[in-house]
Amino acid sequence: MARTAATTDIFTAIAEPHRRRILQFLAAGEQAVNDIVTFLAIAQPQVSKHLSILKSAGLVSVRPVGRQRLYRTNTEALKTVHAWTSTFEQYWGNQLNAIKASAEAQVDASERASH
Amino acid sequence: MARTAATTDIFTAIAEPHRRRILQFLAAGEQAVNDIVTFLAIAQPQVSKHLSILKSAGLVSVRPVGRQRLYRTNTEALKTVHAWTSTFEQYWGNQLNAIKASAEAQVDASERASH
DNA sequence: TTGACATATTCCCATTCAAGCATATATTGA
DNA sequence: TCAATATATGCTTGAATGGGAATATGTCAA
Repeated sequence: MARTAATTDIFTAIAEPHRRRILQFLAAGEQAVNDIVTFLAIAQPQVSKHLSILKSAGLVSVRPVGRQRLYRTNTEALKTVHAWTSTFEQYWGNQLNAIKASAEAQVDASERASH
Repeated sequence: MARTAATTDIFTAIAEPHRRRILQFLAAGEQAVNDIVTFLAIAQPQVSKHLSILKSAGLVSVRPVGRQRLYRTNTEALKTVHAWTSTFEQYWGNQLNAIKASAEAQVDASERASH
C-alpha cells in the first residue's frame, strides 16, 4: 500500500503537530490566516500550506471576507478518528496491562537508542 | 517543526493504514506475526517493520512463546488520540446552531455599535 | 548437528513531506 | 493608478517513509 496522502486521508492530515494545533485553534470559531500565523509563530507560507492540506482533507472550510480568508474547523470530520479510537474503548481500564506495556516500550526505546 | 517520527509519535504511527488494521486485529487478543501476515496479506518483513514502529511508539507489546512472538495492542495508548478528538465533541451536532449563533452575535455587535 | 520454521534486519529505491525563500495574486485605500 | 496588506503558489532541499528483495537471527524437532 502506498503512503496515504495527507491531502485526502484524515489520519495522515492530523499527524502533523502544527495542523493539530490549527484545528484546535479554529474549532471555537473562525480565524484569519494572520491570526493563525501569530498563534503558531511560524512563517505565513507554511500556514497557508497546512491550511491547504487541511482543506483538501475536508477538515477546515474557508470564507473570504475582504482580503482576508476566515478558516474554521469542520469538527464533524474528526468524528472518523474519534469513532476509530472508540473501538478500543471496551478494552480500557485494565491498569496492569497498561503499565506492563508501557514499561516494555520504554525498555525497547532505550535498547534502540543504545545500539 | 521537523516531521514527527512514527517511532515516537502516536498520531504519526497510526497514520499508516496497515498499522491501524494491525492495532484493531491485536486489540481483541494477542496474535503471532504470521497470523498478522495472513490477515494483512502483505510480506512478512513489512509486517515486522510495522510492528517495530508500533512497539517503539508504545502501541503494542510483545511476548515470546517458542519461536513465535505474540503481539498485542496496548489499547491504553490510544486514549491520547481519543482524548484529543474529544475536545471537538462539544461542537458536534450543532454546527448549524454554531453558525447561526455566530451570525446573531455579529448582528448584535453591529446593532450595539450603531445605537 | 542439521534442517525447517518464525521473525527480524539490512540495503536499495521511489515517493512524500515540511521547511525556507522568493514571488505571484488579490483586495483595499490614498 | 499606486502602494500596502493578506494570502497563495512555486521551487529547492534534506530527511523520513514504505515497499521489495535478500539475508540474518533464533528456536524447535528429528
